[in-house]
Amino acid sequence: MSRYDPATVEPKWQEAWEKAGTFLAKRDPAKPKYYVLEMFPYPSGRIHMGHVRNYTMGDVVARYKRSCGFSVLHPMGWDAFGMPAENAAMEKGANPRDWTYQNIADMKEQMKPLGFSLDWTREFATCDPEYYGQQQALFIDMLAAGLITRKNAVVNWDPVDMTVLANEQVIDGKGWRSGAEVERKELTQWFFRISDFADELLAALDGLKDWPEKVRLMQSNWIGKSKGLSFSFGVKGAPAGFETLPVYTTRPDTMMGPTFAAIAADHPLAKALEKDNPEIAAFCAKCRGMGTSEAAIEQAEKLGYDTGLKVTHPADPTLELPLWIANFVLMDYGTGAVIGCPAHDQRDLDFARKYDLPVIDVFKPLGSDESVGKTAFVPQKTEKVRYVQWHGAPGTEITCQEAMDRTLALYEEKGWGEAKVQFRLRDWGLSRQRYWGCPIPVVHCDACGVVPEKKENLPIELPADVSFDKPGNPLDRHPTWRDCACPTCGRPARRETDTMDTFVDSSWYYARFTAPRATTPTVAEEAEYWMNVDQYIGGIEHAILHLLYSRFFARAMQITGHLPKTAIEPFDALFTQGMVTHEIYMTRDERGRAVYHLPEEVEDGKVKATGEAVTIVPSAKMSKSKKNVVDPVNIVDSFGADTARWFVMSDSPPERDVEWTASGADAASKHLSRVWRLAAEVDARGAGDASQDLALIKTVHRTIAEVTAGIEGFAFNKSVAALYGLANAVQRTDASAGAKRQAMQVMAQLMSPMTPHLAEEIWDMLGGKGLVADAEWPRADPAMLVDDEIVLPIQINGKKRCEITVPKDLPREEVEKLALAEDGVIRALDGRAPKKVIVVPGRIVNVVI
RNA sequence: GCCCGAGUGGCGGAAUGGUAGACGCAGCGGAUUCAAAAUCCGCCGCCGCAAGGCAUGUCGGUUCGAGUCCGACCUCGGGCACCA
Repeated sequence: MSRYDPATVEPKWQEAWEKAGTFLAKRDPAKPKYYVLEMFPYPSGRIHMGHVRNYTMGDVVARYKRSCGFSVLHPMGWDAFGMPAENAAMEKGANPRDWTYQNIADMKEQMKPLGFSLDWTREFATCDPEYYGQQQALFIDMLAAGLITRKNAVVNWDPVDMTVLANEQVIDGKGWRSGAEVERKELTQWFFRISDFADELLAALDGLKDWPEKVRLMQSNWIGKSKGLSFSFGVKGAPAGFETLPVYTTRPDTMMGPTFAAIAADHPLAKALEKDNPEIAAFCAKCRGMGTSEAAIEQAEKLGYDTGLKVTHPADPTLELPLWIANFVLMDYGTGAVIGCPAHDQRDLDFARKYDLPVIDVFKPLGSDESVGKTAFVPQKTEKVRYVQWHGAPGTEITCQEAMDRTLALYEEKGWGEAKVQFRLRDWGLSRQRYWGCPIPVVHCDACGVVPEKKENLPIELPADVSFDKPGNPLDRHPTWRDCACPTCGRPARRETDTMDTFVDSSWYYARFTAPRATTPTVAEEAEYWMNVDQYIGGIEHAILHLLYSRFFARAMQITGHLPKTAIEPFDALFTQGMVTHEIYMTRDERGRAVYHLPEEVEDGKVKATGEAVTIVPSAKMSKSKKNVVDPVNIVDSFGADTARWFVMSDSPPERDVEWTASGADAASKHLSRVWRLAAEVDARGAGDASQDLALIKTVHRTIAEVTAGIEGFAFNKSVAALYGLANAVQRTDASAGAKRQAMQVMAQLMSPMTPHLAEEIWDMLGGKGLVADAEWPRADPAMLVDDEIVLPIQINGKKRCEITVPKDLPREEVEKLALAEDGVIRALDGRAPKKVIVVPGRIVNVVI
């Protein structure tokens, strides 16, 4: 072979690993373990560059840790339940099960050639009955442990299709298929009682030292612990049972500034009022025709309806406020009722201005008497302000926090209300009115009520014979599937037809990988050995829901005896990687509509087939609709897996988005060929001058240090840069063949996590023993990392003007003397004495003039 | 709307508060070649003949020194509980 040929080399080494069982995870008490996990994919049918990037990162870590002597678990599976399978069934008549398993087979075939060090023997899909049956067992245990409850919740209801819609299926308040105005509908649903764990999930975030700060912050804000005032308005002329209106506010200091009260359209009082008031009923209906997503509700135009009722202030019953129904009040948070203090809340202010409600300043900035105009005055709670309208003496200058504390104390003392800790986090509704999910293992019996299924009857399998010709849940209209015997009394009963949210599936798969074939959800000794996940890698889009649910589940599994106490935080370290993006190529058709073109259809800014010039839209997340996708299969076919892997590890820091460019892929491929050539010609090139060996060896050690630091610190792009540097050094050196051979062997090892096939090939070529995958990771000799002389930059007033080369330990005074003797410094001083000379040893000299 | 990020040459990016632009791409010049491909060597932020000046989204601040720290803003991206 005279040049590097990935098409023959890559399959050869994949077979060698397979044959040797190199990547099978083995429980080995003699070794420390390392569990690296990438978020498992949804089986859409095609892998994309985002997957390649995600799994290559995990693979780099897995292979590196293996070389460092760890017993590594690096598994892969499929997040296989979900709506796309049902959509495919509706659109193409496919069976969700067949569609999903075919996609899994296709994606696996696309992934295999990438050479990931995965233990495929542990593979499973969440739609395997063996998996979801164990999930049902977990559900039954959690129900028994009081971790699950049943209550009402609102869903998006499509009145034409007679079906529940996901938020993404509601577009501008209309159903995506029917186009009908969506309604909010109340259903009885199952809930995980995650809000019972709110404080615990919040407090434990502090212990997650190896999670990104931003993720911990996002979760903390999501849980949303607040301390505020809980009180009740009196309601004059209210329907029976609504004489008082409970309210929660996080701003007790503004209790003397409200000018209205407002309740949600779903509030029980609103429902009571609409019964005999058609106008209120019409207004509430309008509010409910908006979908359930918080974003939609908060961005909608603020609308209100004055009920005509008055509420009375707890501290002064003579103080009356109008009671409104408003579309921006959320029933899910607090009590579904708010006080409106327009001066100090922008949303309340917008509402007050729109409906001509008064605005009362509660406090003003220090040294200003200006009243609130268009912008609400909302200072930091730690900022001092002057209170003009509150319970204390007018003109008091204190921080908002202090005023809140004092007001709270006053209300508690007088019995007007009480301090209350409130969380934003709600219970996790898990019921879905869909087919393609894990059936909830409960039975409805006329005699016994709602009872859990017996464990020996698990798994409760989904029926295969279902039709999607009608909207709605096929389980509901299946002729026989619902029929069953009551597990308690044995009489005929009906199965629950709701299935579980797919977030349940992904909330414990990490634990299942430790014993994927077990007939219980987990096996103690396996979980003890492998848990926790040492390094979890995935997209930032999962920062809140998936990760929070997984944290809850690990706790629930510990309580129900399925995980050890040590595993209640399942992910020791988390890394969130960026997306892979690409330019978008667009032309317009005769009617001016955008037409998108795949990258391979475009050359030199023109559509290959027609020669038409394309408009280049800046990089965006790869998406099918914009056609800015690069298929990893094509890249592997034309360049090999190592090129794709090398590319996605190069240039961009892993947490940031990376833009795929054709020239970048070319460059990656060229570099790998160059490395191969350097290895092949190691004895033939250069002058063979042994006096140059030390310089090369020093470079080798510096590279070991940099590559290692890069991998450890999730800065693979810096590892790649260091490896380019080593290749340049080997290429240019005139050192002896022996030194170069040694350098190239180290190169093979350092490259092996990223480009494992090429690494095996050159390791073999240079006479390395066994597989490079089994070789011990090289160590940098600290003595080789220091230089005797250093270059010190000299600044004049903070700007670099010249530099001096000095021995590394030269004393400060000597450095200063040398610096002041430099031509550039003398010129700048122009005979004057410097005001100050700052010498930072080993770093810099700054002469201040 | 709310929460969280990110903005540095033509491009991707590097830089414990201490030489801004490592490394790579593109470009330019050269070597090799009958020619090309491939490969190798060199140059490469902007303005300026130069001295020098200007440059890390914008504006302000702290510091001997700011891409880095602080404040305000702009733009783009992620999440908002039934997409996964």
